[in-house]
Amino acid sequence: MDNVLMFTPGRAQRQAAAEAPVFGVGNDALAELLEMLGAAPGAQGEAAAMPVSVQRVRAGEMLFHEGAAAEALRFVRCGSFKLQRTVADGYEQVLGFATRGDVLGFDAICTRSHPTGARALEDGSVFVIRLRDFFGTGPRVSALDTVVHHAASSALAASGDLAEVMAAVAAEARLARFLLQWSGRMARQGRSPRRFHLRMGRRDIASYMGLAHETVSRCFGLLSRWGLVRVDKREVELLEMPALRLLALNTRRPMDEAGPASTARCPAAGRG
Amino acid sequence: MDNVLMFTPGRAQRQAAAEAPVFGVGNDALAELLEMLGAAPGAQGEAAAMPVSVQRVRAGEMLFHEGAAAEALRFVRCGSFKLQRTVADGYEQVLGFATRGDVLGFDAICTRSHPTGARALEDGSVFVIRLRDFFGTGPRVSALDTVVHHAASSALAASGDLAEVMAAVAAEARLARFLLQWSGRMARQGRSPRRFHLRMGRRDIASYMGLAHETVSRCFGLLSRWGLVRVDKREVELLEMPALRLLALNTRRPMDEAGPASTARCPAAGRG
DNA sequence: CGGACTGTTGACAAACTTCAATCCGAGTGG
DNA sequence: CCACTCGGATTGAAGTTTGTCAACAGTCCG
Repeated sequence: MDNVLMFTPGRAQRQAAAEAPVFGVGNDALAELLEMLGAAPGAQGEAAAMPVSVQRVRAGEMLFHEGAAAEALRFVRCGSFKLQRTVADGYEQVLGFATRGDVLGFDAICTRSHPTGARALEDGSVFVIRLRDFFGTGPRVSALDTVVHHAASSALAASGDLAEVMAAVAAEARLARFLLQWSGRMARQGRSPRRFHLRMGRRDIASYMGLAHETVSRCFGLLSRWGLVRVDKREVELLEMPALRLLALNTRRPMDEAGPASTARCPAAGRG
Repeated sequence: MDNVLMFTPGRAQRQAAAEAPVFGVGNDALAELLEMLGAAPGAQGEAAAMPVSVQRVRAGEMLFHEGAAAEALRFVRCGSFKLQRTVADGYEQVLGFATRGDVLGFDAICTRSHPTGARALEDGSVFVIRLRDFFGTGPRVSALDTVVHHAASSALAASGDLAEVMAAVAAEARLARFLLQWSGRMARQGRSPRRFHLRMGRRDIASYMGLAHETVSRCFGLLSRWGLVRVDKREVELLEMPALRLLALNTRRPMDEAGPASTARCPAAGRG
């Protein structure tokens, strides 16, 4: 816990710290958190008394381990994380990825211990709210309640993305869906939806998609050969979004055509 | 909306209705909901003013459609539901199943429209809390807040189960995991974890597991032939829980042994 | 410079999907 | 009351995708 930075009064936004009433922690962090999560501006004016700290993590570090006692709710401030669950014999299943604004550890509330662990994919930092503060007897910060509900809802909705990826039969379709998902995430953060840097390795992608990492590699090559994407290691550029979307449609085929998805031809070529 | 039953004051628990202040709906339903979700008894004593109604559904009916505007939070009172998402070309992906105590539609909070739909697998009923009541300006029922957080957390944790099932390579392992999950769910409801009735068809199971429904059928036959389970249509009895657990471990093999999982022999036989 | 890790590509066998036929039960209508 | 149909479930056969094993290139780090 030596890498926990406490926001002390008079650190970044001096005027906000003046409102902090009793806790040893200023409310700069709370204000920043609320702003990040898109709370109505000014909503935290009401006796905003909730201790929020910021924790830094280095690439590769576990933010919290699977099975650890749940003691806090976290929100990604910067960096990215992978959510993983060990399937009881050592295999690490990647359940999803978290970037700025995502809540971490919410699923631990019901069990009081973390069903899934979180590992930093790069250097980053998170906001931390202790559960006993959040659920304590003190006055509730209703703006915070709202954004936490919102964030939890997003997390639940995002879990559907995993199913969406795994539901596809064809490996190329899975990859296309994954890329489109990541693209959408980038867009939501105001970054380019066409060019981005994947923060995770092929193994993580493979685990997330339910495939062997060699298959992921092959599919990247395939999509690249079809001219749909340009790939260099973790650097990705989406060249043909419509075709990618078409490819992503390939489900457990109740479709008319969709052909045998040959090795040489792009299935999405003959349609648009 | 003609199948919405309102709890009118003086229906079941007359004394609770006396506390209902202004709303046209009594608080019998709220009390029942809080009890179902395991709120600390007596916690609703504090000005419990939250309109809760009960909605009945018939087997096969959609409780809410995918894409519909989010207007309420629901909690399964009795019956069971499947959560599904249409993958954009008509294929219905099953994301999970909900039974008594589970929250429905929580993922719609962030989008204001339902990313996933819910269909009743049998006749049942749900508690309904309108979003404008829950998030409104009225005084918050903190006991309700607590259990809603808890339920949402459970839903998020449950979404990991889907990944757990799909993560397995071998189809038998997937089925074993699914059965163990359902068994655990039954146990949590105080029902027998060894004998139960599956409320969903093979197609739904197959969709949930990411397999063809024929494969599911074959796997049931396989597990049955191995003596691990006894199956008759949707009636299931788990005969060898330890062996099932062993079989469920079969992951994307970083294991030592685990053999080629032959068609004739039970992989879990030579170990216990 | 050696070592470890990531990413790519090839070959083969196994498992799964797909198509197809069949059986069974429930619900319907003559 | 029985024949009929419809859908769910089971089982078989064939083809294809993908997992696994293996080798190799590139990069980072000690």
